[in-house]
Amino acid sequence: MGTKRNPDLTRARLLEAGFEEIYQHGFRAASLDSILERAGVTKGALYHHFPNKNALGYAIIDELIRVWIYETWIEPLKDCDNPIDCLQETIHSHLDKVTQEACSCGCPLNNLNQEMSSEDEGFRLRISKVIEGIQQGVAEALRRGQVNGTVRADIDVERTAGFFFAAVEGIAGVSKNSQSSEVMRLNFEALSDYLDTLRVVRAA
Amino acid sequence: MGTKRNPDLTRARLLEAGFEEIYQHGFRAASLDSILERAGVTKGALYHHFPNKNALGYAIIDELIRVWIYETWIEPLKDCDNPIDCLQETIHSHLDKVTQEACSCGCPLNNLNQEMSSEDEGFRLRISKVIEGIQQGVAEALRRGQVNGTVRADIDVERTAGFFFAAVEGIAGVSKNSQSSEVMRLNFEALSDYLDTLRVVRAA
Amino acid sequence: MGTKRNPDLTRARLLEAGFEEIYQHGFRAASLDSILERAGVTKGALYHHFPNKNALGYAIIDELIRVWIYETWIEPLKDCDNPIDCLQETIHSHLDKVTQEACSCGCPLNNLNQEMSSEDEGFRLRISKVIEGIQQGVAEALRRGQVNGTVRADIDVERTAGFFFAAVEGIAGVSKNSQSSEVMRLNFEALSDYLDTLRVVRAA
Amino acid sequence: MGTKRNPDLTRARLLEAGFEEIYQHGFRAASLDSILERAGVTKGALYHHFPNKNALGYAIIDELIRVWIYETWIEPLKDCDNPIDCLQETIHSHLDKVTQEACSCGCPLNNLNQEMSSEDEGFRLRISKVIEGIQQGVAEALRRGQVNGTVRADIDVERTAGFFFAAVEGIAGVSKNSQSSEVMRLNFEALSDYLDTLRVVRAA
DNA sequence: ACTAACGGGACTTCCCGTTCCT
DNA sequence: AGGAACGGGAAGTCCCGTTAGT
Repeated sequence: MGTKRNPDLTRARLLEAGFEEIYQHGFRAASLDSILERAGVTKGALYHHFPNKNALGYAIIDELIRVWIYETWIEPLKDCDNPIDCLQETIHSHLDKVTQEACSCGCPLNNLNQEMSSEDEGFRLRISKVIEGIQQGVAEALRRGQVNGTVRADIDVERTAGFFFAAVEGIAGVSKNSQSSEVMRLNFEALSDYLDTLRVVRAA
Repeated sequence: MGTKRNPDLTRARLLEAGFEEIYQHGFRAASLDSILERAGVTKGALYHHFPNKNALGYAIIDELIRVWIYETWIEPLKDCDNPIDCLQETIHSHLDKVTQEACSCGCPLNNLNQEMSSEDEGFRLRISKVIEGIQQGVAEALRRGQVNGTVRADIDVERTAGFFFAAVEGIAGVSKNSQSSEVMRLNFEALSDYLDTLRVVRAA
Repeated sequence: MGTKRNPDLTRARLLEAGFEEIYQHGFRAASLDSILERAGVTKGALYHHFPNKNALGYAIIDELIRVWIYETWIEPLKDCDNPIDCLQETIHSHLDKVTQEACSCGCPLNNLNQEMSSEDEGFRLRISKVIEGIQQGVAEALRRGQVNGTVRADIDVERTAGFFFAAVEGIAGVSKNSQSSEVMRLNFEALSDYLDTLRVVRAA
Repeated sequence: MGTKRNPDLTRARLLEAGFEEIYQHGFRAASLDSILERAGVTKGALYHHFPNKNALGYAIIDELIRVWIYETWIEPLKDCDNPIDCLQETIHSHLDKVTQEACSCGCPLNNLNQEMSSEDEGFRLRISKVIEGIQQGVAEALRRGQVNGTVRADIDVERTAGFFFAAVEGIAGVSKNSQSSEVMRLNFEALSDYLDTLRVVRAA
């Protein structure tokens, strides 16, 4: 019996199973019954923890996707002197870890954004918060780079951070279409080139 | 009679109504009944022109979205000497024309790509063709720019064209989330800045 | 152009194509569009020759199935002295000709009878006429056999003919289920044994 | 409360209502909505107990038709000395109980067999099992009759049992067409005559 | 005689959410 | 806290039949 009546575990399994199903098929095409089967629980359990399907999606954004994205893109920037080096390293590290599924299914955040932002305000605002967080994290790092002289002083760090994230999401989109990690790599190389243009050019 | 028994018009209305509904709600959430109501035709007419919902979506990509995207991004590049000037003009012209709906609903191609590419091969391949067409058009213009000395010779035009398009789609995505044309403008300015880095630098 | 505008041929092709489709899938599951495709004509042609789907079915019974059944079971009885020998020969000849399809799909008349008799009076009456015709043909032959001393005088020929036909249809049904011509053969052997019991027993 | 939340009853009502609807109109023409109305349950309840329409049909064969047929034709044979007397009694008892509906709608098993055997393997196999069960039951009784001297020793009991059942189904078919219990009676008399030929003939 | 556009309905599937019960 | 029965609706498919036109 041991594992019975473990609400925290049940909730975690629902989030995980929900994430997988939604990541693979989109939110609306995700079937609650499939999620329940993956999680190994029944409908009563789900509706005990979440009032409806949307709330499950909200929690997945707040508790899984948000965390994963921050760990991937923001954490590495926390204590670095040269943010451009750091972002380029993050890109390459991301490329190394990327799986076939990650390529074919795109970015979980981007998927939900495209599908739900214009239909449900709850999704839109939660996704918005995640995006803002990333942009602020990148902007802050760039600002520190301006102070320590590794980033050009004449750029608008907010605008640049926003564009950087937009490009990342755009790359995820075209890679999803091509289903090829090679396409993803080429695009990230180009993004890396773009980052180089933000460096301070030393006199010869 | 006038409007009676006009198969081309019927088909065109189905495509147009289908585009609107799909653009606003996504492909799967788009209701055939709503499309029929918008188009003012009946289910029999739809079934006569298209075997199923997917086929309608395919035709919308091939006959509406593809054409619109080409007219927007490729046609202006056809006869221009300086592709970078030209792309920047296209961006600003696009910004001028953009409506609130266009901002909130994102890019029709990007929406379908995110929603359907990993679920249906028919969608994926059609979208892929459109993407390739755009990339080739931009790449060709950049190559001409390299020949006439307006574009840096050291860039990989294919990779750059691909990244350019990825960034455009990424911008459409974040703008959709923010529902603000101001965000879109800022991002396109940043993209414009990126394009500037591709110019040949003249000696002072 | 040669074959254009040949109403008789068009009608014949519709009957033939309709028969095939209905034989394989049943009347209600038979799709008019499939029939039209098989026949190589369009819906307008069909509705020019027949007022509706039922009428096509009626014509198939009257003009195809009836004829085929008479040729198979009644014609051979026309000029024979010993009806029992003759029926047994017919059975064996039928067994020799039977195809895999004929085994799996059953008897066309029996199929339509089971499916449509209780739902549509038009079908019921037409099928009834065919059945009566067969029973009368067999009964008449048996009567002749009674006259010429090859058939027992104490049997009710009408009842016997009816039972004979019922058994034939029953055999078609169980063979359809087993999809095996071996099952059909065994049952027809048993029917043949039954026929033997109708013979006049000669004194030793 | 009484009738609330009684899954077994709900399931039983679905089976019963499904049987009636399918018996009267055939499987494909049977409307789920009509079945639900007859049963007094909702679509959700049906979908909970059966994954689809076919599964409902399968359960009706396994749990209703099979049982009914066994009770009618096999149970009476269980403990009888003279199987031929017994089968003839069963026939007459069946004739006494037969209703107008039973005459017009034919045999439920035969109906499903004709309609579905060649289209769906699930139906074919389930029907096949029922048929085999009956044939084995009859064959076993005949064998016992051979042992105790009430049945001719020279007949093939398997073949005879198979033919007997085929004839019963054939009779159901022609009776369905005639919609007359008189036709059914005549045919069963003829079948009864056939059974008489299987008896051991006593010396005068 | 025949084509093709079109009308409009009915069906199964499937789904999200609720409620009774343990 | 969770399991299972159940409510009720909406969607896409597909189909038969009609009609304008040639």
